[in-house]
Amino acid sequence: METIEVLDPFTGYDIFKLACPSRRVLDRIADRWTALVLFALQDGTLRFSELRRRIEGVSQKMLTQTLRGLERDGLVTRQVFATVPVTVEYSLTPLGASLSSTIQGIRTWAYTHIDEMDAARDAYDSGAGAKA
Amino acid sequence: METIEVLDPFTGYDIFKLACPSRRVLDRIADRWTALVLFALQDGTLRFSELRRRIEGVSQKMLTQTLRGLERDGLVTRQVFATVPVTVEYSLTPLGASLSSTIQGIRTWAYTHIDEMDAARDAYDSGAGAKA
DNA sequence: CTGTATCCAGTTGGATACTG
DNA sequence: CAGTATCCAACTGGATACAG
Repeated sequence: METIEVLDPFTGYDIFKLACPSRRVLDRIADRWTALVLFALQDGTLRFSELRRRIEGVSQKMLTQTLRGLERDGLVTRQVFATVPVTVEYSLTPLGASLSSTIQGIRTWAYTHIDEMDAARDAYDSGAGAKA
Repeated sequence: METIEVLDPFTGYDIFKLACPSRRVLDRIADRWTALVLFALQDGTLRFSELRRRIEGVSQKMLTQTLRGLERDGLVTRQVFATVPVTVEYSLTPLGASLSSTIQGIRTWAYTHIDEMDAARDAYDSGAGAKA
């Protein structure tokens, strides 16, 4: 029983190990809302309610939860203004901006390849897949 | 009650709408294993058991399920060889390879920025966060 | 070896109600 | 406005058993 090791030539990490930093980053982005929030803040600061309206489908709970997580990881800053009622503004930190532009590639990929994905899915569903 | 619209200047899509293609792509990648499988297959074809051993932590069920999804979307091909016992090989399609190299950026980002994320997290947890 | 099927615990996430 | 708290349904995903 040999162990497979795939070490990154530069960092020495093995991305496939549980302890690899990539896992933590992947886990952070791998939910329905995080990437969307990062994208939404790319164009600049937004208030809570603006984010909520812009990202179709987020519940208040999930938006709050997502923003807390991003804030915790230093990707987003939260600024409270003592107005009545209170105003809260969110923006990307430099770190958040760099991650955001990194995953921006996915967005571009989606636009250019979604037709192929859809076609493949249709073919699969009416062929090798469900033979119903 | 005005609606916020953020149309992509080139595609005319609004990424923040539920129907936007990006959502579907995001949803496909946004689980614990998909990205890892795509990465694992970047270096070439692998058998089921090789994938399983390489990706630390996947259960058989999840690996199968993830591979089926990838196959369905035309990102991975599955080849069965009638050996005894049976051999199954998985490889990336051109489409899968292009997505894989797109999200490769996340992996690189993780290696270069994980320290900042960890530091921010520690600071948050011992400060503004849990005041315990 | 490469699955499929089933059971079940744990997590996710929406709806709702309430607060400063 | 920007949350927090609670309840609960639905989904995720691991463990186990079995099959071609």
